[in-house]
Amino acid sequence: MTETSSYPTRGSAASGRIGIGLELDSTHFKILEVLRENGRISVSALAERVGISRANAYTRFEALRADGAIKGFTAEIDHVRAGLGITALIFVTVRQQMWRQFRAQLAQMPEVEYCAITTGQHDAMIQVRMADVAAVHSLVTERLASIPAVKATETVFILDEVIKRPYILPTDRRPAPRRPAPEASGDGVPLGKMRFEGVSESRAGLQRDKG
Amino acid sequence: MTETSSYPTRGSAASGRIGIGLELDSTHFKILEVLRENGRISVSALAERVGISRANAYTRFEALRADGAIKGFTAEIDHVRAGLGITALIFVTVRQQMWRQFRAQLAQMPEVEYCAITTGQHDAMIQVRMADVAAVHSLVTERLASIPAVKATETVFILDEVIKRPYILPTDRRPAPRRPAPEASGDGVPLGKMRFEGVSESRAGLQRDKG
DNA sequence: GTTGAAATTAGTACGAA
DNA sequence: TTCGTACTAATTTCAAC
Repeated sequence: MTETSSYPTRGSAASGRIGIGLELDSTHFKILEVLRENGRISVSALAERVGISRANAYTRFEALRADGAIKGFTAEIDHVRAGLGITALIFVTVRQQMWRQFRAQLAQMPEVEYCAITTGQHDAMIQVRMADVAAVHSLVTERLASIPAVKATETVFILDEVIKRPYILPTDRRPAPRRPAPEASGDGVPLGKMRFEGVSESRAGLQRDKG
Repeated sequence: MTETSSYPTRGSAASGRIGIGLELDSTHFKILEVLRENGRISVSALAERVGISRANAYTRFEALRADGAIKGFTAEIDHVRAGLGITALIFVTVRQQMWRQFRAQLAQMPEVEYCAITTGQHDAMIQVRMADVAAVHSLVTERLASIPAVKATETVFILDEVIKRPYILPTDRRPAPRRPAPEASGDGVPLGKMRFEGVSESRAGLQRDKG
């Protein structure tokens, strides 16, 4: 298992050229689309579906792997069938200057499927999968709460996973493009100018004044 | 691509027997562990790594697929390299009795990687990947806000993805089991008795009463 | 559930366009 | 770069144990 975890310093453009790596053309994206749906497809069949020669498919396949655009291949496992039927989100407030410890402790917790550092009210969001709600309770109160770096937590349960598309691509286009194109690619909008949070409680008329 | 998306009515036990499906033994879990790390491994190599015969590996492999424990195989794609370097979480408050519409509209949005219905303050959490923050802004204010089912939204950006383990298993055990075993498997704890929110702090008002 | 052999397919290495 | 072919190695399938 070779891990390519060093990202380029900058990633800017939205089409093709990303940082220092490979320049992805439409054929690369086609390959990614196929492999995303069927990660075990043979390169021969892949070549056929994409419409290129086998040799070319092998070359591009290797290039995508070497570049890191494809990080690996995995089986999609049904969590319920595997015995982990309960999913919860835990929003964590982390004590400043204890991030390293927080990360280290998290790494020790295999039931954590996902952890992201976020802006906003909390500092991190953790997603866990467990056998039952009691196990979640136990994890939060006994293991998470005992980490000094954890100042506070807030847990919610996931009742249903409506959409789960592990690896989306910029080439995914929506089924029914009713409007021509919103032309919303202004690229100089600073974060400070955005009014996302608190949009709900003030009902800032943002979502059209029907309140 | 055969899809087995009908779950059994009940999923109870934590080890082995899940609902009506296949009974998973330790060998099945070993297979899942290998395939999770290398989804393109040959069944022969899989058999070798698990320590069973080829024929047995083929049988179990097929059984896991047929049962739905393995839903499919996918390539792990680097979002940054693919041109979707910005990740955001959008917490949505949905108008009651408009869930169907909400789901239908979401299905039309390919940039949505994940959407879950949750308990707690909001009704749903959406994760999106986009090229830049402006695109997120545009999505939230123009497309999400225009859905009548959406009453309010709150957006946060993901600054770093600390952990990303797509498919965890109950057999994952933590690296260093310092303590003997917390013995935390009380199974009759009702949800009402759980005090998750603000659990770790006396001044837990931090995250709630800021309105 | 296991082993071994045949048939098929996958992966590699070339030269040519 | 990409394609097409030939060559080698591996995998899958199928048989008997």
